[in-house]
Amino acid sequence: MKITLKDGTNKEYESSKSIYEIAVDISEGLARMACVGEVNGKILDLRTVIDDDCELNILTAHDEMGLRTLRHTTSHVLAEAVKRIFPNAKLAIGPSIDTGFYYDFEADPFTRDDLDKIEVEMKKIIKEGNSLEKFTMPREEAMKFMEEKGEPYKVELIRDLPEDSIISFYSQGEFVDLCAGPHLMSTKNIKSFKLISSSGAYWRGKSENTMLQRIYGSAFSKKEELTNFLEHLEDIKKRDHNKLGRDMELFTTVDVIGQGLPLLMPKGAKIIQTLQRWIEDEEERRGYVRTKTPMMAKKELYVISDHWGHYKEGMFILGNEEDEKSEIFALRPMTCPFQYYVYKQSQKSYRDLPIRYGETSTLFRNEDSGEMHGLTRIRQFTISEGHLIVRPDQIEEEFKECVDLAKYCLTTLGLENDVTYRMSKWDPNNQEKYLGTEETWNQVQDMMRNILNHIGVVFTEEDGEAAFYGPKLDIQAKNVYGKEDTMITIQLDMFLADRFDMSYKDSNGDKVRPFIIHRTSLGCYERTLAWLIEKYAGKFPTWLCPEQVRILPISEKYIDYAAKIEKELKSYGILTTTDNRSEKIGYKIRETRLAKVPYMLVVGQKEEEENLVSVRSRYEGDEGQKTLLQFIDEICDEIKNKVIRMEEVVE
RNA sequence: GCCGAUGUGGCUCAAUGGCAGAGCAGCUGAUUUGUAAUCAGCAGGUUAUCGGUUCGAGUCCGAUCAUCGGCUCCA
Repeated sequence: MKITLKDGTNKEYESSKSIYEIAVDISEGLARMACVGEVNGKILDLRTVIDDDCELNILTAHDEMGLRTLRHTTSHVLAEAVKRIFPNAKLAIGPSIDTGFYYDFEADPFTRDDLDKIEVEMKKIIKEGNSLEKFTMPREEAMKFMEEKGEPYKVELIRDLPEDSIISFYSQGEFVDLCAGPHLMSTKNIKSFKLISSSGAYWRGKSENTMLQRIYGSAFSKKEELTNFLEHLEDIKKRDHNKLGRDMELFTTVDVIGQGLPLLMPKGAKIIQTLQRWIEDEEERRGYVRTKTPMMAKKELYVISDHWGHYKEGMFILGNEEDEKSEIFALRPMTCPFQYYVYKQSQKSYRDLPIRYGETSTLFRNEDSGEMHGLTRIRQFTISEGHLIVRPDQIEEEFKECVDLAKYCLTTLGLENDVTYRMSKWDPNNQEKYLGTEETWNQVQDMMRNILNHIGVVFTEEDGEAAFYGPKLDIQAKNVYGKEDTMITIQLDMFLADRFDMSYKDSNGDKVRPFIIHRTSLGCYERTLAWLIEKYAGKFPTWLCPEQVRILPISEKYIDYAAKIEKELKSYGILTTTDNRSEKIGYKIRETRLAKVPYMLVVGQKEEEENLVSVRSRYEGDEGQKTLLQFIDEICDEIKNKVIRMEEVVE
């Protein structure tokens, strides 16, 4: 038979051979590193015997599937160790994930001590070096087999497979697990692993099911890689906005104010103000008009929009619902219907469209208590919200403009390469969650897909992520821990115009329904701030810094001169402070660096005589001496490119 | 909402059930300084909150609140 390898070379063998034997034939080194084989695109155990011509790629832990196999096998070792120490634990599932693997058990919660003990047992199992053997049996027999082993979750998993399935198992010594594979040949090939944490997790990810205990871990082919990974975990904690943002005094929380209600402190508030001014000005340039609508409304408004039907639990409701005479209000969880009534205030013609309403709107959502997190998941937040009322023939152009605005925002913040685009569709298997019919949904989703393809957006599609009134283009970003959040959203809505009886007169004088595009330009300001903190590790671009320049007089003699410079810089709109403490200059510089202030001006006698300042920046270290005017020019350039300052608007 | 961990001054942490402490930050003096920590002194606390056990609770028990790690949810 003829084996074609990845590099195009061929190997000929007289008789059939296992992938492992072929690996040994290629090189001992490769055989040692090999995790799994890819035969004509299929990932298979190294033990698999090949007896026909094929393309073969031998994968090591440096290949994604190889690493996944290594980690998956480690999860089996974890399961065996848990069963040895806690014989009553029931096995659920144990897949590999991007950062390692996990295994779910029905058991008492695991403590860190337990994890340490389990690790010791795992090392023992690895040392024993049992080989992983695959065997199969028919579905009925497999269910009986797992039933006898006392593994109800495994029985349930098998029951869900088709009746004529052949069920595969892997054993390592005494331990057997239901598994499709593939696996390493032996547990001794696991070189380096660590159990990271444990937590609760619902069986099959459904909150109505039993809560199981999940153990997370990771594994690598080399100890060094594991050490690097663990160091990386420590490093990203330093960028975590929830830690760094508090340390930098951007925001804080207070027990007695409540969960999900962070306080933006002066520096954090300044950054958000800068963002808001910039976005509002940019939207105006792009033809938006601003509204300012109430933060609460009567329940009836939300009944019309059907938010009451879908999200009542998530709203802050005022008034006594028990009392029929009482007026019921709710804090607004979104601004859509308010802006619709702005539209409805007068009869519109097709010539009036598109109309683009923008509002910097503060919203209130009563998130479940376990959901709140730093600045990314909170109960009161502010978004750059907007609704475009458009004719059918304007949908594509306006949608395109929304995407363009979103991209402009991301690019200006330096975040354009950190996002992915997701088309969020409805769930055809769960239609009661949505307004409208399958036909309309398919139609509008097709429309969105076409637009996206037409304007060249690279996107993925996902079922069940749509709003109840229409599909969304969600612009997603990952936080330092790899968790994904929606940063910007653009939504097509084909139902709410009808529910609110919105219309315009077309060229024939007929009353017709407009389309609505819901969108944000920067999304939620708090969440964006969190993202920026993590992206820049607190070292924001100068135009966003709440403190752009700090003046450091070398002694108290120069405080007056420092004040003069400060006044001068402030007159250009440069955010400037002066450090008038009597510490040594080295100490002040250290403080300024820790505060992540981008520019510091060290001032003393010499500079005053020659009108020179010593400029240092956190980026390049000592930048040497400049005249004050040179410095002002430079920093104004950096700021001006991004935002229009007030004095320029006046001009 | 569910599972778990945690909660001591602004921050980082200490204190066998037996006097709440240190370093940094802060303030006040002194020092007047040129690139990673000048010296001295002072102040700062109802140990998240409420209740219980005890002669005695930061420590043990219960409840509540908040924070964190996950799960679920996310218009």
